Amino acid sequence: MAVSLRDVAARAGVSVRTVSNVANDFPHVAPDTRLRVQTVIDELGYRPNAAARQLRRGRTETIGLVVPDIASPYFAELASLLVRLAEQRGWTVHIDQTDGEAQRERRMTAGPVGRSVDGVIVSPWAVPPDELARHSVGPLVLLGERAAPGSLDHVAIDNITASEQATEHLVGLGRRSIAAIGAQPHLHNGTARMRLEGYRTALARAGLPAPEALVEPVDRLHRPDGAAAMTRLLAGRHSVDAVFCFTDELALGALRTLAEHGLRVPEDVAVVGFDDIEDGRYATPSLTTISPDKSEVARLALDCLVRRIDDPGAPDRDLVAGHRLAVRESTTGRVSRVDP
Amino acid sequence: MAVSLRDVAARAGVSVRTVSNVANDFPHVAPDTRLRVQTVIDELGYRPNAAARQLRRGRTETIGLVVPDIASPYFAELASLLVRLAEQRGWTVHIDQTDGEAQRERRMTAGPVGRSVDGVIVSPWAVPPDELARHSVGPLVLLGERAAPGSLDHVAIDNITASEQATEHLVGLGRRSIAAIGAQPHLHNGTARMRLEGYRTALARAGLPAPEALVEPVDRLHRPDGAAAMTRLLAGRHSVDAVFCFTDELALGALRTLAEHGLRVPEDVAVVGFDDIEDGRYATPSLTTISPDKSEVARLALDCLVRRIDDPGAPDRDLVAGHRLAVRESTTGRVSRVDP
DNA sequence: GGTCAAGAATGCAACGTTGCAATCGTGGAT
DNA sequence: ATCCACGATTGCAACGTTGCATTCTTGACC
Repeated sequence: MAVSLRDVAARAGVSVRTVSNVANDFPHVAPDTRLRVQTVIDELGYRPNAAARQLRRGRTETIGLVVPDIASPYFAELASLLVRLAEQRGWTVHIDQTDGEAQRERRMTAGPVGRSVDGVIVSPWAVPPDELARHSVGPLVLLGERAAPGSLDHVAIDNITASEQATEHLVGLGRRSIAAIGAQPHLHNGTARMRLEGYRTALARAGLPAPEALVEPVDRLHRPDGAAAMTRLLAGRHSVDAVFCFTDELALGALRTLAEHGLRVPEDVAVVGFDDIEDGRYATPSLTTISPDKSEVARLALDCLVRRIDDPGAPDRDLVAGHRLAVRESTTGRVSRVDP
Repeated sequence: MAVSLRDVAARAGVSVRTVSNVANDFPHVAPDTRLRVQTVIDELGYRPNAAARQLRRGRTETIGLVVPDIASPYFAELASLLVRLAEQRGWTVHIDQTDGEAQRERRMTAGPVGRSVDGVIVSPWAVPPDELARHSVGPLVLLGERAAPGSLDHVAIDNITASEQATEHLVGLGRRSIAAIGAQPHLHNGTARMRLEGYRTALARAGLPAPEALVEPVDRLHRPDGAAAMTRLLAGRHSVDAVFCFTDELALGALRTLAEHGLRVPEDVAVVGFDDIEDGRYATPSLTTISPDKSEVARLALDCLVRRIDDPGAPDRDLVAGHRLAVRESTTGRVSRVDP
């Protein structure tokens, strides 16, 4: 079966403890002993048993990432960055998806899952953050959604300002009838609410009308939802010359619908997205979007979680990652090389 | 700290073993005892310690999925399906990415990683499958790449036939100068080799020339590589009226380059991809592609791995998942509703 | 009434590791 | 020569759980 410390110890003629000392780079081991033991370790292919180590140390060196859907490019990109970053620091990431189901979201965040992770980074969807905060027992970092102050750590970009900028960009292009796709009035989605708020603020500031009919709600935030919402907008009474979509996926769906209707982007309708996923950069036309600094989000979330694991009593933090408006063809039209 | 069986036992006035019996639905427990213990379990919020259970049982109920890059849509979609499927059967999936680095690929597949997983599904990239087979100690299922017979389980679609179909589709449209993007002569990439073989076979069968200059090698399989390869093709001496890309990402990159050059798809150049990622369905023009049955791939891989975990000595299996050619606008041009 | 079977509950030991403390040996300081 | 300090090595116990075997209880059956 599997090789244990005992097997190595027997073969090397030392105690189990000494093998452990070698395996863990404990300083007080004589050079020749270390060499001999290490040789046997390599020979037998010893690998520490994670379960035993974890049981003894009370640490798993693993964190969980709980997202609605891994296949969604934004989360996939974020997960990729996080995994890379965590690995550099000796941590492992356990990715879980909830498919947007409240039950699973609760289960995966209610304390370190079966204590097989030391902490969890979660992007909530179905369960209001405050509820997660109430039931959480272990270190938990919220992405996007914020909970009541004093409860959980939180990392996000400034959604309101970003959305204002996106909308102002459209206003600046001379668009007068600017729709929004991605509201979620039926869900407690704070992110959608903030993006809507930024959109409304910018319109108000520009003195533009903001009829309810120009705000399209969606159930989920994926391409089909964006396509359907755009179809509804085009069928509506208001003519639309610009759309601000709350995610790039929604925007890509909208682009598709516009193309199917023979409308030109940006000449007839300008489109702005949110997230800066790679698909948007390679779409035709390429997608103008709010580009959150995903590396920073991942870095801050990891920092935050690790710090909290080390010091569970620390005051909660509310961190803001940067973002910028990436202007591309879907608003300015100039066909150019892919923006890196 | 965390609640253990002992805590529950003390509070419920029973032995530790009995609490364990309740927690594990052991049949011979009196109804009233069960109720009482269960109440305390809920009260205290007891959750079994995964490490201890795993140490004792020798099973983690977790499988690993090792891929080059989670952010790559094909792998993200596959991972999503696999996680969902595994959860239905009570398994957890641990996703790891290698970033295409041989060292990490080896480490993550050399036996159950730190024995923290019971088996691994791997999509090899940098390390030849035969090498993985030689060094593996635990259950391992290969995706895509095949190892020498008699060594490892393997799940893939029929890459050669699929590539023939893709190429034949282009031939059937009357295209005469059909390029290929995605060869990887410098890597031991069996999948690329098979796709190239299918492409060549189809061309030969159609009596079309297949000059070397029409086969573009790439380092990786992502959008930028496809865009760069397409740029090289357009700069070459041969005129091209069709391109078969070995992944959808490459194809999306190629589409982008074609658009930048003002070339119409499919009128000037028809494009076929491979993988059927969601981006391709929503691209404009939507992407004709080989659509592997990803659900089946995930299901077969999981079946295969679980069976091997239960019976490590079973003969190795070589399973083939289905695929179909999804014809869309990038070859036929008709703008239509998104194909679900 | 006595025997037996099966249900219900329990104790002990072990999974492989590491924290702690103890032990042994050696060389330098006194 | 004696003592001390520190390096090197070790044994013991415990982390929380479950397999196995055992004990105790109850009810059925002859």
